[in-house]
Amino acid sequence: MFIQIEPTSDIPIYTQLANQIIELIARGQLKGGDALPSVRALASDLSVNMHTVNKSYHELVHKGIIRIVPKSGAIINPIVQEGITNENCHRIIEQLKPIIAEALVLGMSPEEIGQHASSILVDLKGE
Amino acid sequence: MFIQIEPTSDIPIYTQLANQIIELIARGQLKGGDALPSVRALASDLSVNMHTVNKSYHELVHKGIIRIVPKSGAIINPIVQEGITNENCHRIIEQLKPIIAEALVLGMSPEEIGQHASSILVDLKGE
DNA sequence: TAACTGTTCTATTATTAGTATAGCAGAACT
DNA sequence: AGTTCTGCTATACTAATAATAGAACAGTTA
Repeated sequence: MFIQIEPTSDIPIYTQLANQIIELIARGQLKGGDALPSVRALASDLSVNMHTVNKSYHELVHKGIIRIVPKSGAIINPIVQEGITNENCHRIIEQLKPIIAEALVLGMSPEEIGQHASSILVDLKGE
Repeated sequence: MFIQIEPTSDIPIYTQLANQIIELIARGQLKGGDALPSVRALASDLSVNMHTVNKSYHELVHKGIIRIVPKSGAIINPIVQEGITNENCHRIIEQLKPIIAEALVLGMSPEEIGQHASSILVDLKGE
């Protein structure tokens, strides 16, 4: 688990953690069916409170990325082959829109935006 | 100023406001050199506190999108032709990465991601 | 049985979000 | 000149969130 938390960041710790777990899954370094470390183990590993890790896990549950089996552990859901839910798709677009608008206003061209998005995809999936 | 605030949203009001102003600029409905309404006028218009609007404006200043002339008003900076700053570019990418990773994990294909990004660009710029 | 698991409860501290009121000094307009 | 409007500042308050902390419960697993 190659996770690094920056306590001084303006991004909450539980968000940093959730994002990095999502990245690891996108990269294929964590796969569907894999178990995440226990909240206590990961909290100790990251020198962070148990409740903070717990909050990250539940955010991932809320996004539909993992499932938690009480008294047992957290398990990564397989990446759905049926494609993305309409609801999730809409949520992604709503998150994307303000960032793209900001990029345009700051002088980034549409071509550059597409190019950077591709770079990120290559970085994550190797495509 | 076609701005609509949802007080019950989990997104802070000052963020909603800043994002919508950015969108208006990206759409060309607000142009460089245009003056934004005074903090009091907009606050009254939106039934929101003056300080909340003030915070939005200062966030836009921090992003380099508007400039505030004390005792006078807030003016939109012209969209820079020289292209985006390296610093701003890096910030945009860091915001983009976790969203794209989440989209992948939720089953959105790279092609779909590019397609949706294009749709947003068309919606904003008409390209 | 014993260690480990997620869950729940209570509590505290610090920060942020939002509202509210008031006053200041410069700019703009009449 | 004087009034109004402007952004700015200061203070105060409520509510919510972020993060930590310790403890206990009950089911799982070795």
